[in-house]
Amino acid sequence: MKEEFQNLNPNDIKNVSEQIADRLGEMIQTGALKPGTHLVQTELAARFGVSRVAIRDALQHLRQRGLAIDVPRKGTLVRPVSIKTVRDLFTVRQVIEGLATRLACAHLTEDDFARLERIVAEQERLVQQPDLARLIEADWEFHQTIYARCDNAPLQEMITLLWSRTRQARGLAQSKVNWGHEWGKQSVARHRRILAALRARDAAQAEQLIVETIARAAEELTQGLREAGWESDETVDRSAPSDRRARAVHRFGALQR
Amino acid sequence: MKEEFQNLNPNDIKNVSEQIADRLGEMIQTGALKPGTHLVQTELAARFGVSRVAIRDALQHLRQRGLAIDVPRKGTLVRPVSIKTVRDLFTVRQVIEGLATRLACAHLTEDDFARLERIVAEQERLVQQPDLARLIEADWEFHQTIYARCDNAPLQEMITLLWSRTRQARGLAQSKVNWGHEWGKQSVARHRRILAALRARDAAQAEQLIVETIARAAEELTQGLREAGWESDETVDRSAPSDRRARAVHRFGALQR
DNA sequence: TTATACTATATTGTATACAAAAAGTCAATA
DNA sequence: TATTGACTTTTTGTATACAATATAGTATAA
Repeated sequence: MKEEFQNLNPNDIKNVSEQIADRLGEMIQTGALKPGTHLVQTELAARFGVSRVAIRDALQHLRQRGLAIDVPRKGTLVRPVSIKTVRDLFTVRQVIEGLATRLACAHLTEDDFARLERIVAEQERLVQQPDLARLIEADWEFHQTIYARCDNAPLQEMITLLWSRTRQARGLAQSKVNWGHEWGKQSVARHRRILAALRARDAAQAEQLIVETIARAAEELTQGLREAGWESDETVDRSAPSDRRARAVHRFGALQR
Repeated sequence: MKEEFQNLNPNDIKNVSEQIADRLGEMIQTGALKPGTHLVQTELAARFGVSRVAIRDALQHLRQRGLAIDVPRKGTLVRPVSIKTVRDLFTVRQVIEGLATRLACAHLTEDDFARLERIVAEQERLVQQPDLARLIEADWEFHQTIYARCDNAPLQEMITLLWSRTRQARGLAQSKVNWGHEWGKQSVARHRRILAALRARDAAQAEQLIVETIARAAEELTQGLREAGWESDETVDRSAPSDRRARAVHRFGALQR
């Protein structure tokens, strides 16, 4: 953990805890905070210069965004990531975002199309001189613009959650290898076709394209993670019992082997 | 709010805050706590005989379960429900649970089938002398037994979240009208057919049946809510600005009209 | 040397106290 | 009568302090 801390703006609309959650969330999504890292309340409180209560709240926000998990009497960890989990995430994204696209298709306005057009144009520039962070952001904007019209709040909430975790995985691949170049190009090309399908109000076609895009993204990303050395079952041992004696046995058993 | 409080077991594995979250969650799901109710920390702390910190944590748990929402400088409210939201929820459930069923179909074991058989048999008894609470619980067990084999943790998490909110809506329909009788009968009959399809390892058929079941449940429930007087847009005014002066203008504007 | 009991330390869980913001109250005034 | 403004109360935000528990280390005995 570096020193991008401090400088919390108390005049912001958000609470201090939400601002901290934003910071930590970004660090998780960029890979600065590795999966499984123990987020120690006292340490974070000292670093941010706030009380533990504020940190506690911030950690809750992170859990709600799917970026951290709670281990009862242990504390809060940066959400572990495995290739298996990433595949599962994308499996869900296919049907969820496919549905959102289908629902949104009829409601998209001319303004939306114009906005989508602008985003795709920017992406086409970005793939030349790849600024992956901005490309990912533009990718989100493209999809988000569509999903915003699905007229289904619970659906949108889930998509937001799924993207949070997807970003975390992307950050991990990016931080170790030169992931994203191929994905960027293919992605933008598909966006053009999606936009065309939406303009034609062809919901089935748009859905089909979205599903394919997500499937391709999954392949690229899992490949990137593998290259980055993320073995398929890299995760945290969650089988360790919470009881003290039981854990001793657990450790003992492991040593016996 | 009644007096089903107190009697918190400190020896439980769970934290006090989780126990409180369970209690409050149940009250929300049975309709004892109405949507939009302001969950005042000091009041709850006094009633449960614990500190506000514990209540704060409990409220966070409720938010994570989708049963409460956070309004920045206002506090925490029992999640508002509208018929529109319920319809949206079920729309998502169709594709999500359809997917889970399809994925699970190949992995179900003989033990699972036996368990499903037992559950359906119990349900067939229950619809005779309708104990709706137990019937709903059995319904969850049936579906849960299937989804447990989908081998996709994120998917299961989402399903759990969707069911929490579904239960809240059911509780509201139940608390005001005699909702559930017709649903129970139809539901059990469909469960038989779903079980048969799963036994035949016919994933497409099983998925199709699940989707239909959810669609029917949505119709029954929204009808129940309507009969209970839940108008289609019953929700909480979230457009009110958080700034004091702005809110005064907001109120003023409303009076002007 | 290894297993066990004990102690010290680190960390989370819980309670209390104060600060800040919002909401309500009510009298003064145009 | 309606509106403003100051006062009071309620409620959340934040900080600090203490208690309970888990972890790690160390000494001791077999």
